[in-house]
Amino acid sequence: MQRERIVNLRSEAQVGKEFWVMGWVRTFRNDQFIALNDGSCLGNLQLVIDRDSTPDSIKKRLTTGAAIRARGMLEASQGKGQSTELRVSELDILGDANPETFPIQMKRHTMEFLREKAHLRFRTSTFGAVFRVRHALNFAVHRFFTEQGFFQMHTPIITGSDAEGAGEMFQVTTLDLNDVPKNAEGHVDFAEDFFGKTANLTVSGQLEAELGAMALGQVYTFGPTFRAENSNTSRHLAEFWMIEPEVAFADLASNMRLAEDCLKFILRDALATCDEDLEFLENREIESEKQLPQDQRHDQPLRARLQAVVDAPFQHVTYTEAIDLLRQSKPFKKKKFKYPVEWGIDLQSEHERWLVEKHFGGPVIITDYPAQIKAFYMRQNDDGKTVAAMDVLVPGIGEIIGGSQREERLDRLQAKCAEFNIPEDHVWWYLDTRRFGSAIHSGFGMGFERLVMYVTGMTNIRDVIPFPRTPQNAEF
RNA sequence: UCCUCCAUAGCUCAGUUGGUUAGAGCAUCUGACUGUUAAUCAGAGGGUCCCUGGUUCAAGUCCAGGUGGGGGAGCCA
Repeated sequence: MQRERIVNLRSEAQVGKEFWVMGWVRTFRNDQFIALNDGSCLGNLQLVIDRDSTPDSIKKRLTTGAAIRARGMLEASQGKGQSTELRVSELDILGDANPETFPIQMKRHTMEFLREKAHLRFRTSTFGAVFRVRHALNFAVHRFFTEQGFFQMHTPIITGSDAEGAGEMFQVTTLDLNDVPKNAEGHVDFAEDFFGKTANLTVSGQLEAELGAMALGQVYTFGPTFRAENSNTSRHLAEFWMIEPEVAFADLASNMRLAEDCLKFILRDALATCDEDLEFLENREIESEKQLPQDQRHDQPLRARLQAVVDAPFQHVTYTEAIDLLRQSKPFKKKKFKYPVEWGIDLQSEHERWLVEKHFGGPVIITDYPAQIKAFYMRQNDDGKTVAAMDVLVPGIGEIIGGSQREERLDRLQAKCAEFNIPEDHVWWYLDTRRFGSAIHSGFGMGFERLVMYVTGMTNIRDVIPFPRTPQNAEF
């Protein structure tokens, strides 16, 4: 008989049939009840063993974390916590978990402790829920873009391009760092390196995605991205996953619609398919917020917040309007902002938070930023001062999406390269798209882990990726 | 990288103006009980008080440096 997953054994319809189940013991109570979890869902299956006929040698090994298999008849539960339970007729220990040394207990652990046990934290309800939701979100992303007629494009992980400009890069080399070849000037001779030139891990697939969009019409990337920034925050990783759609013949307005449709589709999908996990995460959030002062707690529970985002249109505001709003705000007048607010400066976290959490109270798209604080490839607006950029900000996370209409005019783009000190021979292939059949096009980047944080209510990005990579930490 | 807080039992934490044998809950072990829901009850074991140095008659407690971690900021997704 094949094993049945626990997710399929919780409905009364299966009662009266015999099943094999395999999983890991969460608790063993009363010499009789095993709470078994196999990862297929948040909930456990209660196994009922016969107290008298089960030998003590087996009972002693039914410790938290042990892997077991059991055969038995599914029955309607006599107890209150579950609808069904398995009356066990055969039981084997597959793998013991020494209770003296197994670190995961059937109690609340801190996230910090579990982070150091990242290889075992999957065994907890919280991380089981987070990673099931992560998968659902991942799948929803692919479904959204596929249904919209996009093609996924696998952009390179190792890149020879050094002009992406999105952040510090990790260098990739096969040179012996203890004995690097030197050229005549005494510099490292990268002609000797694997690719015959310097190479790095990608910081963005956008430039390559643009090349694809200018032929396939609409493409998206969904892959790992690497930034060697020395960022130590709850919102940054050195290795993270990013979704980057790129659409030909699309202006900024349709780019904004795409971003809004995309987010809403994904949230709607998660609400529909992950309710049990989201309910657990919602209660977890409520519990952990009990230690916070009232004004730092969410005023709505997790699922209601997500539903509200799905139901309401995103607010739009230009950068210039946002600056005006900020200058009229209470914290500005009372000089509560630490950083100045004036046209031309980049919005600081405190400003974004006021806009999104206090003023708009929901997702907001800020558009048309000053050219000098944005990337070289963004399309210059007619006012000559701003570019067709957009950032989608959400409460609690901040920027979850950043995008723009791309500069499609060769002369403007060349001028920008000069301004940003990007040698044209480094981006000749990128400029070629503007030389041959150039067309307006737009795209954006969405940080996948930030999306997972937003949906799960987790407050540290290290807890929504299995093995976080951060400065000074690459364990596991 | 900057600011700030923290480090005591397997886990979560308490530990008084520096003072004699460092505590609790949970977990673990032993026993009892037995339709339990993080079962309950009784008992037991368990400590390099992060590391190095300093002040002092005396340091878990004070000081300096280091390491690790949290929160915030910058950079960004």
